[in-house]
Amino acid sequence: MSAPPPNERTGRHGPTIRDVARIAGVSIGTASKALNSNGRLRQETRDKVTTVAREIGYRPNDMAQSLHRTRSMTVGVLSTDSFGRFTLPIFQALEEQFADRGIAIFMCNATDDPERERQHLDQLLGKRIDGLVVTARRADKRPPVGPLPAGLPVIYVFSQADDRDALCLLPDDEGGARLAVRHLGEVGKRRIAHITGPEHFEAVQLRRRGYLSALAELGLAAHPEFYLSGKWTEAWGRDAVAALFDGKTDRPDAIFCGNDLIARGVVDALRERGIAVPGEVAVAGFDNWDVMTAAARPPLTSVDMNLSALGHEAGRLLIEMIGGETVRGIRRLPCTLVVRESTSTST
Amino acid sequence: MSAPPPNERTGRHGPTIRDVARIAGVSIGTASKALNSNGRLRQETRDKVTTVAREIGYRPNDMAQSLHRTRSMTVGVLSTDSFGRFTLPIFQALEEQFADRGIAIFMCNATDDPERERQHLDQLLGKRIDGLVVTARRADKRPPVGPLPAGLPVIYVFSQADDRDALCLLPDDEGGARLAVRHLGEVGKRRIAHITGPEHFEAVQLRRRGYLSALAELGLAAHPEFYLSGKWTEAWGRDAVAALFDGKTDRPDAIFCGNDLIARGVVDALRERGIAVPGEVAVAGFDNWDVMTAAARPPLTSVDMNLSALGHEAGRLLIEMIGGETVRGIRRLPCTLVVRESTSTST
DNA sequence: TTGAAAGCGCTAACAA
DNA sequence: TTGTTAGCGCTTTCAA
Repeated sequence: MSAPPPNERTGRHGPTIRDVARIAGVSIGTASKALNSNGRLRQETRDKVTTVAREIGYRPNDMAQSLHRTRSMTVGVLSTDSFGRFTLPIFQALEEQFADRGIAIFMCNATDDPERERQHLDQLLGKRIDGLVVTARRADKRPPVGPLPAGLPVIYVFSQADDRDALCLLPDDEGGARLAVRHLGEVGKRRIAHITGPEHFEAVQLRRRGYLSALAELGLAAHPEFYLSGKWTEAWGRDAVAALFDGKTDRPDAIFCGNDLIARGVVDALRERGIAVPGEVAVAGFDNWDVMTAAARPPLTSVDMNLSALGHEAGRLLIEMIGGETVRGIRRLPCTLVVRESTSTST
Repeated sequence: MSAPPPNERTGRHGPTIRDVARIAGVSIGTASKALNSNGRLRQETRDKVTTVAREIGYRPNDMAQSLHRTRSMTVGVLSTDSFGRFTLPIFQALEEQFADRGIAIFMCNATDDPERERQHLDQLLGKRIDGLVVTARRADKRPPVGPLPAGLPVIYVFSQADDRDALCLLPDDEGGARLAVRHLGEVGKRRIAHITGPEHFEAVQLRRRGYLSALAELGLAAHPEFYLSGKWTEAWGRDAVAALFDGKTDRPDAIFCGNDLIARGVVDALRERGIAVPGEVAVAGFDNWDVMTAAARPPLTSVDMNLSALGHEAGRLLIEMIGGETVRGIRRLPCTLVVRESTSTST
């Protein structure tokens, strides 16, 4: 039975390196070297210290460490418009990137409340974050966050700051739309309609532009009556089909939809009219939202914004900036087309 | 033109209280008192200090502060099964609770990877979090996280730890199911079926129990052939309707579904058979997932698990525990029924 | 090879 | 009313 270690008073934050040193019978400096595999130490001493550390459950206090380093090894993620379907995969990928480098994430949410945003920012700055990620659900331009200390790396993901020096990462909506429409052309469709969401969304405008440019590429005419802007809902998809088909002779043979909800409404409405998808009319969506693409009959071809990749890239860039690089401007990452039965029976 | 302040070397983490003191021409102690509205100080001095602090953009370093306090004013949220539809509202509410008290959240994600979980935990403990929230997508029992320093408050939300001393917060699935079935009885239905998900989910078992007990309450018989367990998908909902209705004379007049996806499949299948909802068959879902309840035709009556409330309560409890209270055991929070047209034409 | 001590930025106790 | 100082837990010279 060994005597209990003398005076084992541990610090308020758990055992400290001082405790380790005392119990191991070495100086604090020695303990530090041993624990950080630094300096020259006898192997024996090293072992003794690490053993003691393990035994008493010592874990270095990051806050104390950060006081020395110029890094806190934390970043903030500030969502200005809650968390949703879109920000989630982005966050997931971000998290992975940072976790791999031992960087912890402070997560904040300021749902369209500038006051709350200010509070969160204050808190984050108090924590001495090394970088900041700003996310939003919509790609609308927003005023830059701030004021921020000069030199703090900031990246806007799935969101745009009204500041030309800001770094913004966005999906290439236009390119994505082009992919989908091109594909519709390639499966032989010539009369391609576009049913989409509210025009005040930048994404709607960009996707429309992609739609038009792809039509041009394909040498197809853009019928103005084949472009319908409405809501982001299934109901709108159904209504639009009614407008496009009921009592019309001039019908489209393909529909590119602004999102998957609309696309689902569209295939439902077509099925109810006995119009074969994709035989008579092919349908493509946008977002590649599994719940929708899978449940639709037939499963939906859809444009994937590769939000994971977006998140990864955001993490990578922020880490670069923290390392001292200067990055700025708007970057758009490519989308991918995922082909399913709604455009191609050969699946 | 005033002379530049002498030797304005600021610390590596930005201006320090020492800078403030020097520029304001007072001692550090005085500056501290002024900035924290502590002790007795001349109003003049107080003002001078705060002015300087504002001017040079001084912001106290939380990490340095935490070294003194016994609290770090941070908590960790560890999601053991990614983030999804269910954990999101919970997190949102948690965030609100903590933000109000100036507590920052470290967000981690260890998707079913024990190794990663261990890493994250290590990191969080290094950051000296004051408390820990563990979330999961499924309510399956999981081994308790750990090892953790004694006395660290932990709460499992939407997840259960295999440890009787753990505090777990869950929705009352059984009660929720009872609400729905009772309601179906109240609108005059007598032959109530239950189409639900895989039986290995505890939620499936609990909801079934609620279904059965409500039937008993209503004095209705439980037809074994009216209980169908399958997948959590729309397709299963449709298939189950086929099984229940096609070529059968012994049909139900109401269906309580294990989730909204199934319910949506059910109403779609019924509509395709020309069976009126809710006239001939009423349908209720579970989850109250807006995307589904709204898009279904007719809109779905559904059980809401009140995940926001769950998150709020989790935050409240964890804060209590941080304050020294001891809370343990499994707590189930009530669900709410949201009535829509799939069960009641009177909406 | 090890120990002592200064200092990261801050607070709080004690002196002046 | 203000200044001085001893830590919080850690790393990093510099001495021994």
